[in-house]
Amino acid sequence: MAALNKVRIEPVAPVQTKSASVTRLSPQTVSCQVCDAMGGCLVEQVLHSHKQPDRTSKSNRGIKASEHVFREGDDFNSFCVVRSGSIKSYLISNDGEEQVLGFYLPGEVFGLDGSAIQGRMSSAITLETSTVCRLPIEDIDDNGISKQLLNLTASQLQRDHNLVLMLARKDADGRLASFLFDLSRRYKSRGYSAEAINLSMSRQDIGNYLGLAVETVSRTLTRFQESGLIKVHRRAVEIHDLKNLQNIAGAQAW
Amino acid sequence: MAALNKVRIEPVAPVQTKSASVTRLSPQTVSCQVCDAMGGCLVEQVLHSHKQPDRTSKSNRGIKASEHVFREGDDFNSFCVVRSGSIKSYLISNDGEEQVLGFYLPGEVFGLDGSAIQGRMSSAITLETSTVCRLPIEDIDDNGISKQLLNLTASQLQRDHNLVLMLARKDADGRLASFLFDLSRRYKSRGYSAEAINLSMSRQDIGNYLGLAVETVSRTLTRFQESGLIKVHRRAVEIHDLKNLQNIAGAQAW
DNA sequence: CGATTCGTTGACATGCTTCAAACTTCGTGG
DNA sequence: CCACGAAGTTTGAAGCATGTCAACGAATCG
Repeated sequence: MAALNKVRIEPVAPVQTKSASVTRLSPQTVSCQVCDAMGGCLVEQVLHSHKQPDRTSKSNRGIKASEHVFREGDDFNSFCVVRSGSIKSYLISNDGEEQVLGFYLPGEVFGLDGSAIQGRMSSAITLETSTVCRLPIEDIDDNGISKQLLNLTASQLQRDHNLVLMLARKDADGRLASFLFDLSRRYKSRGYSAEAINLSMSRQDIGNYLGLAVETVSRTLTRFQESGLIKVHRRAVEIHDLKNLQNIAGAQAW
Repeated sequence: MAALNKVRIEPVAPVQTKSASVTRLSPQTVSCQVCDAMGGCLVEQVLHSHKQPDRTSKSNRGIKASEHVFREGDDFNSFCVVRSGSIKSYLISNDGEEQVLGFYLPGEVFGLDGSAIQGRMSSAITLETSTVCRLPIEDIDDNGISKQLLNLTASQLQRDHNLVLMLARKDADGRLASFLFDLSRRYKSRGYSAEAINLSMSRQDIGNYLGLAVETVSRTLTRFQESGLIKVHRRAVEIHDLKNLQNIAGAQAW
């Protein structure tokens, strides 16, 4: 609970590199105030009303890059919050193919899909060195936080619906623009730069997530750069025309 | 609560038309035992422990075809269970386009996506004359049914993930086969025929749901018929080679 | 320093969309 | 009950966006 207290009190504000080059955003740490868990982080909610707060802080230690937070079929015993770094959520279809379901940034909640019987319904792996808070499921129905939980799952459903919208209705340009704009928006809402992004995932992962071939991802980004929309070099992306990017992104679910 | 009791006690077993022609599956009624809500219908759970059971039965009356159960932005005050008929869930993107998110059959739960602040995050409309059970949200955190709720949202997330998998990785054949196979499986699990389906949604809705043009849906179904896989006439579908249909469907999320 | 992974670019093939038109079914009012 | 119009479904032809195959350069790692 020493670690726990540090977590809750942590006054560290997001730091922005103001250099001309692309801002290095990861790995980094956020305070509980900017947590995804709608107004007053769920972590805090649970912690304040729970008797054994040390359980919550358990797996708070750093996780190396490309290590699993959990795997499909694992016991479903906790929700997770990204504290630093970034996470890829994915599943393996019954023909052995991977499908990326989403990426999670600091402050965002993941690992809500699972049941006591089936266990985890997806896997989660770090894209870089990361830290993660785990919230034991058992703590849930002790308290009156069902409504909070409902909000969390609702926002996860909204994420998924937005992905469905993209996959069903947008062309490659729309999907990439949408992807970048969404990342920008999410970083900005956490106090980071909206114009300088460092992608923590590979082109392969992006393509898989957006239902596009890697080559299409690469070509589209190149074309975006040629039109002055963005500047891209490997994982570093500068957004030069956010408004136009949004136009190309087109439809949103919210 | 007269209606309510009828609901709970209802001994009506699914009736199958055994004629050579395609089975007319809708509208029809199910008993609470076959409800989607994991082992012991959520309706019953709520009813047994609630003081004012009449509130739950409120909107139990039949709804005419093409009428809304709720709309995006409406107050998020209840979950819903299909009792008879069928429901289409959809959202309108900010450019005014519709995106179908799913179809719900008797016994299945829908309307889980919403929050107190944003309200409903999708709309639900009947595809035919239907009846629906509503479970007031307020009843939720009174009882210890948070875990049940978690299971419901998890299975909704799994549905969405399966849709994502289809949209991102399957061609038209795979999507249509997957769509038909899934419908067949769901009907069968409720005691209806797995081989004779009466589609309650239009080609337009199917195409929208699967991210395909109506023409592609029509052409693909015709081709399926020519290969002896199915027999299709308007909304009536007979599945002649379920196993092969599953092969074409390919990858599943579970 | 070599090997491997990752990203980019080009040429070609193709599955799906779009556009157009005809037919069928259904609802509505005469 | 029939007539008419609207909506739903099917089919054909053509264009195009994206996938596939292949090769190369760049960065990373042991």
